[in-house]
Amino acid sequence: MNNLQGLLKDWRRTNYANQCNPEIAGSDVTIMGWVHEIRDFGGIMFVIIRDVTGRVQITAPSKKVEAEVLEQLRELRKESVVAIKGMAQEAPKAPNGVEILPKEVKVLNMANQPLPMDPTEKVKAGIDTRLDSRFLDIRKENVSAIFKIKGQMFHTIRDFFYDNGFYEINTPKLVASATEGGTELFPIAYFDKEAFLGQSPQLYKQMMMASGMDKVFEIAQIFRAEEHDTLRHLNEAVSIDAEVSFADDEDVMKILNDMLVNVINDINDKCADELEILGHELEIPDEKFPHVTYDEAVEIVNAHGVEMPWGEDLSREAEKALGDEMGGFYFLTEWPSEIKPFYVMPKDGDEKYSHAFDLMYNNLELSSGATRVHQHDLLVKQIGERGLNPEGFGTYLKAFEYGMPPHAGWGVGAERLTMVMTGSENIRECALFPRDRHRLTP
RNA sequence: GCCCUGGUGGUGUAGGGGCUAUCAUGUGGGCCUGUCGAGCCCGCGACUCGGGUUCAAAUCCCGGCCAGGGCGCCA
Repeated sequence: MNNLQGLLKDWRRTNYANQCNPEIAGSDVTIMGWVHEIRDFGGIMFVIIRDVTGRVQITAPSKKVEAEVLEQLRELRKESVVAIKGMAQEAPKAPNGVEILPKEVKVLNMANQPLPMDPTEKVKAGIDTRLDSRFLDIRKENVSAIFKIKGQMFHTIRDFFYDNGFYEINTPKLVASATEGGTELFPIAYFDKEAFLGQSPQLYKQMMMASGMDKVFEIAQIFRAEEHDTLRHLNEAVSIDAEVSFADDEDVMKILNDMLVNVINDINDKCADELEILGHELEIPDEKFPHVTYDEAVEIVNAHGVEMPWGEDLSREAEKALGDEMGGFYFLTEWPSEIKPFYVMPKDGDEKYSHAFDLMYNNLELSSGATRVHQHDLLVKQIGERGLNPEGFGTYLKAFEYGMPPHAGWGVGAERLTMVMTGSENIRECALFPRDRHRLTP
């Protein structure tokens, strides 16, 4: 019965590939992983087994290995899953100075041929082919390295939030209406009602400020139905959101700044191997990122010969000019109120400007945040000024009627941050199964 | 959504009105006892789809679909 072949039974892995070194010479080991390469010389055969930690060489000289084992090795196909029991022996000629002399081979699952792409990258596949066979693509160490780093990033961020007294929350992604205006939402059927996929936890995390849970954060998916087609946009992304009561924009910029310094230090410490695989050096930034006001940014952009009228968002060209001048991480502050959303607090006495900020890395926008409006009537006024109907914001506005503290917060695009941490130029590299304008599978 | 470029074996490519359609990798088989992008020999495998022009289209034209790059959009 074919279906019952390849059972693990009492076999268990004793050593990962990176636990195979000359120190284990002489001991029996059980290796489990994928067949990376097979080099058959007739009289001697090399099979390279790969697992999540790296590779280990199985060496099978015909005179030292049983005929049955040799036969099993000959029948292997690349990328098949195997378990091999054997003895480790020191071998200066072998990678890592150790090789496994096989005694028993168990084929756990044979891979079909030909493969839809080549995980050894002798012939590099295009991104589209790679994403179509993403599970195979991720078998490459330079791809899994990105997700190991992304995982460490989330780990550090969660540690940072918990260490600083934040509560982790989950807000709904099924929402009733397109109340925020602006960005396009994905409509879905919700029984007999129309609903949408959430574009941002913004309104919910603000409502949490009225709950008394002073500091909250959420790491969750957001959905945006824009038909953009660039190297830095996804239609489904992960947003790292924070909101803090009794705080203003300066306070939350400091939190974001400190958090990112922690992230960079941790990745440098704990993901040194992955960074090396990627050939990426993560520069440790200054403790305090530079701040540039919007007015200064306009001057810089204009000085670079890129026309930019005051009161407009930065064009791509303007972002590039500013990125060239600033470099690295920097905050862009004091944005004009009119191009920021209704929940952004205007400056006291100079309402043309706001307490909104963006965090940039070179020319890439990583985050935006602000001191929020916590006064009900001002919020209603600003909603109206932007051509929106306050009646559509009933459940949100209600939270501002019975004791809403002053608060501030921000959201960071996790895949964009991963681009910075890994040196990736295409945001699709930083999502396991990216969703873009044209891709809904796998 | 707009502009530009492209779509050729499983993968990555060369070619560009009539070719037996190039090369690499792969894959199937054979030889080979120290490979680590192993080597050598033999075989296999492809012109994005629809329409048009033409004696003849993978090649030229139109449209669709898809991709790459750039931009717009991105509260």
